[in-house]
Amino acid sequence: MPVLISPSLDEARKELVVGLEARKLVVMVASCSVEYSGRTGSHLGEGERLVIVKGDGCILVHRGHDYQPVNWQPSGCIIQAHANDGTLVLKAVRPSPLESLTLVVKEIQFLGSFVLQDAAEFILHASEEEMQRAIILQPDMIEPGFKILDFEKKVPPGFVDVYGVDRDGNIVVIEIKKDPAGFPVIKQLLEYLKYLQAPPGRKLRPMIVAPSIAKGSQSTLAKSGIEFKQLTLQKAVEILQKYARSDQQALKSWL
Amino acid sequence: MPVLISPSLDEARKELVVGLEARKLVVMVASCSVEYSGRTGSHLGEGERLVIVKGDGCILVHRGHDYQPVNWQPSGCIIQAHANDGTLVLKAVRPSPLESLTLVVKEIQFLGSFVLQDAAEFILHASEEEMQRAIILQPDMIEPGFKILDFEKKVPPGFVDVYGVDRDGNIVVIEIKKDPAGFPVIKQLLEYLKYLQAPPGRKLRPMIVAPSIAKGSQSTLAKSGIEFKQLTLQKAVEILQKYARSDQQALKSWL
DNA sequence: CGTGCCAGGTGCCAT
DNA sequence: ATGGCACTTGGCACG
Repeated sequence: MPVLISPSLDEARKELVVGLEARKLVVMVASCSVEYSGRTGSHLGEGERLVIVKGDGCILVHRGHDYQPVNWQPSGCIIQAHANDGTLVLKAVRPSPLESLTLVVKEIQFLGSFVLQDAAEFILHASEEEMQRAIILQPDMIEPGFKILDFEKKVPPGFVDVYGVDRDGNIVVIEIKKDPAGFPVIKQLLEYLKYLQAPPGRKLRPMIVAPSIAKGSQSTLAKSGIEFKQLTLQKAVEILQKYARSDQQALKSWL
Repeated sequence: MPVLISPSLDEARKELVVGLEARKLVVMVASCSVEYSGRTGSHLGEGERLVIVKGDGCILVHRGHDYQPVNWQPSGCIIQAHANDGTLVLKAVRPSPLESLTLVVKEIQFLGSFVLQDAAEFILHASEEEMQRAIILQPDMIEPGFKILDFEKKVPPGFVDVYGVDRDGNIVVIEIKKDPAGFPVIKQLLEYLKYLQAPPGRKLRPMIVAPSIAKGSQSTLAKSGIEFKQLTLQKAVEILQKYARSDQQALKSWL
């Protein structure tokens, strides 16, 4: 866990190269300027920033504020460091799309390289997928007698989240949103409907399943003939937990 | 620029509190577990991570790989650090939407706090806006005789990027894309057309201005009656530079 | 405030 | 590679 305080540029370069070689995490606080060129381009004059280079070849340049990095390059880049005219030049090239990020480092306050022991699994609760799984596990939470025919059903403009039939044989077309459903969802669902039809004598019942409807879309929804069924993430998670044991089996039966 | 190597949790807590107080950038490499709860929720077991706390009240938890943080909280959070049962507990609460991120820190490899001197301006070249400005500054780059009537012209479904007239008095409706233009752009433009009409005896000329057309949309475009004019960001930037001096005046004349 | 829209969005998975 | 889409998307502009 080498840590350098106010190293010379050459000391820093050596440690950086060694760290990159070993695929370690390198953290640096340094005065630098940054150029980006690729899908678009950007320029950032000299100033002190936090620079992070990870073992998988991604790089982040953070300023003293803001959640987002001011410049970056995602994983899979080729990263080089070389001395040039009294500066340390860091280059991160992304092959596709071809993009390049260049840092010209003038002075380094701090440079450390770390190996992070981290085998833990990251679990994210609740998402659209979890809501979908809750519906699949317990279809009658939509309404009594509802049966599922398919999910992620392909139609030309995209995929129908859940596709099923009500107790009277009408086709129910469900679009799920984890956030309050707005105008775009209505459009999306209506688009899908163009490519679907109910059996003779039966209806198509488009339905949005979401925690709520966006305020401004209330009336549009009413006019559109689309039904709304409330489902919060909270409730979806409860259903999943209830079915936790049979969960995998129920999903498998669909594969 | 205090830097602590393998500090005790209490030493770290003190430095952290002082750093937060002074709105400094605090960087920490530590073994911790992370819980998030808010719009959804997540759990991450114990492991070594890079933790960044910025002066504006945002926090990032990075693992040894990936461009994205595994957990985070955007700017504007209330961040607290307190000792608890032999651990250091870091809490970041976001007021709206109400969300909370909790780190339980067991051991710290490194903690440093920094003041970043950084007054530079960040300049991002190119975006749809820059392409639009290039067209406004030099309309005949679209074609000789082209004149601009309006931009960001409101129509019910959204805004027309550039609205103008050709040398024959036909109305040109331009939709700009900085990326290869695909299916959605065509649909969007056709949608706008419904709410526009040309003067008697003149035509409506829908036109997409973009660096290229997405592969699969080539034929759809041909059938749609929409014209395509190539404009790369590169060229847009060149035009802007050429007109750099008169830039502001030209734009003002439209306001 | 909520709602809509853009982003160097990123990431995941499909054909 | 390209397309379609979710994301704790974040961010900004606007009613």
